[in-house]
Amino acid sequence: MTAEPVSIAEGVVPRTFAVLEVLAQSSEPMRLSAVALRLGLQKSTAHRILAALIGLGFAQQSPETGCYSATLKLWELGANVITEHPIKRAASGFLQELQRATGETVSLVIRADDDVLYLDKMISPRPIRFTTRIGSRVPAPLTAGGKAILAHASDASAVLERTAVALGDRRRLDVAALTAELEQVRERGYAMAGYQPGVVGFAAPIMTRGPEAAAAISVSAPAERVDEAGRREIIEHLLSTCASMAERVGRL
Amino acid sequence: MTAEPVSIAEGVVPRTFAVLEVLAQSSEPMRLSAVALRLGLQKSTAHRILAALIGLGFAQQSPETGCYSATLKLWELGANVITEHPIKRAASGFLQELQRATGETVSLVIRADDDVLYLDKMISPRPIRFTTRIGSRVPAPLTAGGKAILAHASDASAVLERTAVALGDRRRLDVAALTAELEQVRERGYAMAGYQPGVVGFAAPIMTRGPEAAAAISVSAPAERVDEAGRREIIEHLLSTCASMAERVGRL
DNA sequence: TGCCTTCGTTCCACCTAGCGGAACGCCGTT
DNA sequence: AACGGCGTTCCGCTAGGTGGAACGAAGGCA
Repeated sequence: MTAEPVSIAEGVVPRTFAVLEVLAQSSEPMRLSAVALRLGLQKSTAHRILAALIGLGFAQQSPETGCYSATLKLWELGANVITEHPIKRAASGFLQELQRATGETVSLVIRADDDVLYLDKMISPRPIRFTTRIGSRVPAPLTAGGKAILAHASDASAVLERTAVALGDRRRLDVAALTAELEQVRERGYAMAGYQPGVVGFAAPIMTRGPEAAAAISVSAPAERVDEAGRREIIEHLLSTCASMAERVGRL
Repeated sequence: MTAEPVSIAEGVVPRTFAVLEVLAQSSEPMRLSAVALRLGLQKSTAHRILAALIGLGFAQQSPETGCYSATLKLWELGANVITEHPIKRAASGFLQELQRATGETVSLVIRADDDVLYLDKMISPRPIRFTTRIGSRVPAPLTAGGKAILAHASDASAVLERTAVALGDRRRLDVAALTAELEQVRERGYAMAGYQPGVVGFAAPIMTRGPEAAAAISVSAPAERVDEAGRREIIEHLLSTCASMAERVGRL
């Protein structure tokens, strides 16, 4: 959790958003000096910004500890923009239906730069291995959903290259193998997750009119819970769901 | 959708957040002049602020129409603060279980000032009448969840008074009747929704240690779908769920 | 076709308001 | 008692926000 001071553009506005971001991402209330240190700000500057955020209702200060934290107002604001999102709106019914049909965890992702962004998720009532948080990002080539989208993206190879250098040595990305895999994905219509041990996952793109994929839906489950028949069943449900939803989105 | 200019505090920061709020709440991309008019800003000021928001990644401008809209970055930020929320975290499993048990729409609300704030919701796969958006606010006395919380709030009467004047003549609030109702709610342990025609709803508070209610869970359904036996079943599930969750939250 | 409105954008001089260093009062620990 | 770190406040300097004006482009109406 210790992080080096991050260089932030000057001016109140960028700094204010940086402070808000730090508060929002912190799992626990932060001290003033921690905020200042984290962003390389003067204590007085951080104090002024925090006071402004409190005045606007985006932050609060604990009376006893004096620590600062983000309020739910930021979430309220953000909830507005997601509810207006056409894909998210259209998907929720399909996701719920797919979750019921398969009994496993289903996710809706869209592409955001070189990442996939988890727009929605309905978790399985049965025990699960991993859970990615809604609103979080993961490099696209690392997920089934990302591969489903990249398989229909014109700049897929550039994404693979950039991601490879971004991940560096921590996790070597086999660009050649992934390029071949994307070709497979494009042919058979779905992608498979492979990098999380003990977890199987399948994803298919939402193909609206146009060659690009607007989003992807994925289904994931613990490996030992799905046999060969289960895999086929999941894939069948997944593909029909994505086809229905693509038709639905295309009609907007 | 037409609204009068809203008075906004001076200074970049409040104005920037006001612009962001306007963009986020707008269902469609906005013109520069619409933003400026809405907030009573000079066009140049609005333009400068919008440019800053674009630079920070919180807004985008459509290349063809020139219209401005909020990006998902705001939602990503907000998603961080909600996932850290202890009640929301603890509730999701219980909500899902309750939704399966009853088959109806379940919601999680907390109190925010004189409103209730919808933290989470799992909608019924069966047809439903109304749907309140996650992240939206409703005056507490108007909802079953709000009444469940107010029944255990020390300033309940003040909330009733303020809400009565806030709603004004549009919907007269019977403060005396509601006060009596809150007494009933406290005794029997759950509240009923009454103001939406054709919808029945039940809510119970999450009582952690301390006399106040931390949150409430509600179950709502179309009136014709639940008979007397169904009501009793829903209430039974609801109360046991809230009791389990209160114990869970209390152990944090 | 041509006038005219309205749009988004850019420019600029004024001066407000953000800036950071320093100092203050307040607890904890040593 | 002396100390270090905390949150907070003060203040002079000036960077940067401000709003009026002007500009070019894109429609709308006659």
